[in-house]
Amino acid sequence: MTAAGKHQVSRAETPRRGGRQGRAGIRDVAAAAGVSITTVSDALNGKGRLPDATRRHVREVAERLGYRPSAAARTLRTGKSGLIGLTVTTYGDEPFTFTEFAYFAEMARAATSAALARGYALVILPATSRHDVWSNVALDGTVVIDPSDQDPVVTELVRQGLPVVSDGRPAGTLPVTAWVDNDHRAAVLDLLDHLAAAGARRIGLLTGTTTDTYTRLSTTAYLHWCERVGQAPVYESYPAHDPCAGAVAADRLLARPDRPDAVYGLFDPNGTDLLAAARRYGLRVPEDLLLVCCSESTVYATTEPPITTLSLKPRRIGTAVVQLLIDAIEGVKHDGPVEQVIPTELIVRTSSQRRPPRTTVSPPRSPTGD
Amino acid sequence: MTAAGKHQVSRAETPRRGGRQGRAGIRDVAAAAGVSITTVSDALNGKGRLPDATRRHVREVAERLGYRPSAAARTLRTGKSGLIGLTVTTYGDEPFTFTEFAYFAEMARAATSAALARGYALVILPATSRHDVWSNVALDGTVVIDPSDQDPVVTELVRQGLPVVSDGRPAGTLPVTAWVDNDHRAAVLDLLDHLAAAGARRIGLLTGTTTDTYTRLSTTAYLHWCERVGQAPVYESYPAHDPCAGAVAADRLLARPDRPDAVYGLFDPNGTDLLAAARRYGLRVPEDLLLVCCSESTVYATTEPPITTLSLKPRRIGTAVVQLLIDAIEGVKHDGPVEQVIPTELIVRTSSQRRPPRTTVSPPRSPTGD
DNA sequence: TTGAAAGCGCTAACAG
DNA sequence: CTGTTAGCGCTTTCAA
Repeated sequence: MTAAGKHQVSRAETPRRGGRQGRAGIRDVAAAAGVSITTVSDALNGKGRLPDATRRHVREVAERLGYRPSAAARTLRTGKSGLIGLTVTTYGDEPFTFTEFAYFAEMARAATSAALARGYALVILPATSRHDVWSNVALDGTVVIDPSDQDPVVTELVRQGLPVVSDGRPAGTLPVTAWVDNDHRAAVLDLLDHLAAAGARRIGLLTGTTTDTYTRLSTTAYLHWCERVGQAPVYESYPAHDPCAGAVAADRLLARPDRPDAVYGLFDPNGTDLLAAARRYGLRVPEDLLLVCCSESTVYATTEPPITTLSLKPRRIGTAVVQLLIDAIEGVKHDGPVEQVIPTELIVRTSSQRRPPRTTVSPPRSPTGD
Repeated sequence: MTAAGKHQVSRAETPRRGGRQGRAGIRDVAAAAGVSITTVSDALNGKGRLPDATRRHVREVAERLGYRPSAAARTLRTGKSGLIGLTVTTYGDEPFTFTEFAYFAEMARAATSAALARGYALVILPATSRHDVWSNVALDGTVVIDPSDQDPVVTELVRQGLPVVSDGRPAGTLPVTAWVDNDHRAAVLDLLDHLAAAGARRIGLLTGTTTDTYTRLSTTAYLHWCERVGQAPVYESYPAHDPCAGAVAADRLLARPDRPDAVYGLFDPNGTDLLAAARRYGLRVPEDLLLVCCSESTVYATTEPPITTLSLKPRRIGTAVVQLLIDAIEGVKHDGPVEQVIPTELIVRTSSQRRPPRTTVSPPRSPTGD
């Protein structure tokens, strides 16, 4: 073969062997640019020590041919897919409880942003491991929201050697790579103190029947607090995945003979549920009943009255979880522990203040001043 | 080589060449089971005409070794990844507006379920095509929510020969494979008729400044309706991605000298925004002001008063979009058109009825009866 | 009925 | 500085 004809072989209009018509491959680019496929790869990936001219030329040709590298081939070769799994523990029949609470949506959004910013994409996966889908997608790692104790998905993933970071302190000895969580205990204690300071004498709790960490820690904190201040616990539980059940439970709580004069609701919809229940019983908020619920929803800023909420800062959690996971994937070593505690925020509004901050009546005004 | 030693070569404890320790490959299974890799592949994928005994044996060995087929290799070989992209047109800086409205979350959830049920997973992707991530993931097709006219992402995907199904009728000549949408025009006309029947004399509109199809069609329908009944249009627009702006616009609308006696808000938070604004102006709902907004949020069932909402049925849309897309991916032919119109639902509550359905005061009761 | 061999399209050693 | 070569792990003809 003559030197001149070095890569002329497949140049010209040779239309590729099997030639899936349409998409150009790396060899087409190489041929069209008159270089080897290595040079194309290097030029496009910013590797090697090519002269700028070559690099530019190759990029131009690739662009002109509409060349798109095959993600599958790259993944197979490099062992990295750039894909991160996202799983949410399911409560009902649905594969996940995305919408039930604004929390998940917010968290997922932040996680997606953070992943995208570092060149990764999120794949939404079901919480059940038997699903074929899990083995059909090449994952670099996984984010697990609220893993249950002995979670089979986590166990399997770890066995495969994949990094797993959980949102929510893993129960038991679940071997996650890292986790991010709030200090639920502290948050609840603070909040109860806040209610007590606002004049509450008997604080009730609206909680869940599920055994996830969040529910468990929050409820335990409540019981401890009651014990500490010598109040008899007053609470109602319901299956948190069922939105109707929340309203019923709220009603039950306010129907009790030992009716609380303040209530904390663990779940997002509890605010409106409790408000509606209070209305049915002719209870004024905050005069007769103080209200706080854990929620990320902005509607509570404009309810009548606005309701104090505890924010778990899902955005910060989503971001942190993804950073930790990608660090693990890319082998970044962490000095500190692989646990990260995100502070919560109590957003105090009218519903938990016996005396509203301002007693002066403001005229109709633009509400931007919040 | 003796017949007996046929595949003994790599059996024994030969630990694989490069041997990424831990994960077993198809050859390991073949060696351990004393068969060829072809047989393993066939046995595991239910192909070929193997005797049941062989099949069972191979599966057993694979299970014992904890064998997981490489998704990347399979994708490279078959050209199918089982991955579907999901993109949401962005309004602000965030990669997408997931949370802003319950609509997106609901739709995404339904889409995820539907995809999972057919063996596919959803990958969340940014709306901007320049993002590297797009070319880093092997997609079988993409769902695009609310594509803008001439959407570059869609154009590029179609050029690559990938099926694209959009939620929202594509504007202009966007060459999507199929689309699903509501009949926004009919929905708005119906809803305005409903308000007029409830006694509204001057209906106002809270709309957006964006030019997406939903906003445009709804606003146009409103203007047409006004023309038809001879009412002067009364509306305020604001950038829908900014939650604060909504409250301000609601306030502006009710502050007008030609104040409407009924309002339809195009976006999810408008209900609470308008309710708060009405309160500031001392307007009673529904006595002085009838209210309807387009929302999927359940909070409107328990606001004071409950607010009538227009549901776009995001679940049905999400499901339909995914079915259509997977059909296209798998080459299922459709007799009918590739357009699908999902009916909307007007959920009538107190806020749009001059006379509440029941004037009898119910005693405190379980709210399940809804 | 089962196995050998040929790649899918790419990247990473290693030559030249 | 650039090209040749050897696979990544699997599925799929095709031959035995």
